[in-house]
Amino acid sequence: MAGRVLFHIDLNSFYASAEVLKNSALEGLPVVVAGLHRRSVVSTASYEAREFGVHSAMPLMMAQEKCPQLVVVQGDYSWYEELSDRFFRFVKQFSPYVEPASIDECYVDVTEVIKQYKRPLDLAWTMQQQIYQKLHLPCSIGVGPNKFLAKMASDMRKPMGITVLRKQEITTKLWPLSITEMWGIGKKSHPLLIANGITTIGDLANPENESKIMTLLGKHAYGYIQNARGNDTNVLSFNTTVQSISQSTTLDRDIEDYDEIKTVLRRLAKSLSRRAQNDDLKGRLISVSIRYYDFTNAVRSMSYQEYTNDETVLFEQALYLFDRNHNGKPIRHLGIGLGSLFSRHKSIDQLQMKLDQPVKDSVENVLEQLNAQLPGIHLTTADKKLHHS
DNA sequence: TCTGGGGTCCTAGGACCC
DNA sequence: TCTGGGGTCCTAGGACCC
Repeated sequence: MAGRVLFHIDLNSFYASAEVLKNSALEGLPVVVAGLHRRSVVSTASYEAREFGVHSAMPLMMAQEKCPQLVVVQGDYSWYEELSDRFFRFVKQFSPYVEPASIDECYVDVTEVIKQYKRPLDLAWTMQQQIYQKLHLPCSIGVGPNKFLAKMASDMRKPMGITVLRKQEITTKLWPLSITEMWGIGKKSHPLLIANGITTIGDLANPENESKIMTLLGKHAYGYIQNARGNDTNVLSFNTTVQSISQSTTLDRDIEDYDEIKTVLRRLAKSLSRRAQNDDLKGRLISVSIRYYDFTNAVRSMSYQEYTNDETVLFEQALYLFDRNHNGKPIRHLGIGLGSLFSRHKSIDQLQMKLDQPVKDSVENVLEQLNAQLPGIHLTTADKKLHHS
């Protein structure tokens, strides 16, 4: 297959940028988005706040210690979602091949569209400028021949950076980086690798270390090693079907009282149910998550007879799971989840497809199977999308 | 200073069926 | 009398990401 050109576009300190956009008085100030109680952590810090050593996941108390004039704003998630939608819609004007990777980042296959530009970077430059001018959001763009390199590239210059990472450049630009910079290797694996002499991404790519790494990381290792060598073969995924939703909360103080616990679970069931109903989702895997005062966790789940998003069902099943599993220790955090989701809209589409176009449907099934068997190649019919009636 | 909330994907064992 | 192999579903747990 001919070389591809992928962009990874990452909105810089997105929640903080979104708050500044909503309230220009915040411009230039050290701002964080966080919850407002004593156990909150920083969700996003503006670059001004980062100057003080404040960063995401830092306990709010600590952030305020580091930066006494810190401006703390509570998250406005429906506003962020609206901006995020605008962002993805805007990017799709340039190329239809967009994989949203989270609320504030996406991969874009620009292999075709980039041919229209004299210099390859002109497209990245144009997109970045327009996202800033029209949406008022700063972003960094990474350019690479695959998802991993594009992603690593976008991290290299922030904010408002554009970075190209070609495969022949990995020895100088990627391999010197610490293993802690490597996407996909998290804080559990860092100490393990470092203790065994794997400290840079280059060490990860080195064939001499291959068997050692496989022993340390198990089955996942092969993918990381290939990524470190610049050989990521993952294709963009355009399936955005949501897999699960959940609602959880950390209590202001640890609780033991059963009535209090029930009150919290009822509240969680209520908001989870409302969200599911708004998004037209039902699920049959109901789970409860419990975090105790000592940070030990338990997540317990069970499949329900039918697809549901009913508040009472969610509450009663969660309480049942809680009763069966609670070990009596004080509780710090409670959550309810809903998985094995089913969306009526989506199912109507699929049913319509079967009724209208039995031949086309079977072709799609075959394509789906082939796509599953042939990583690196994506087959598709000309027009998959059908209209609602 | 004391550790959020929302997700994804993977593994693995056991039950059950053929 | 002892025991196969494949497939699916369920549940628990864990790593990781933003």
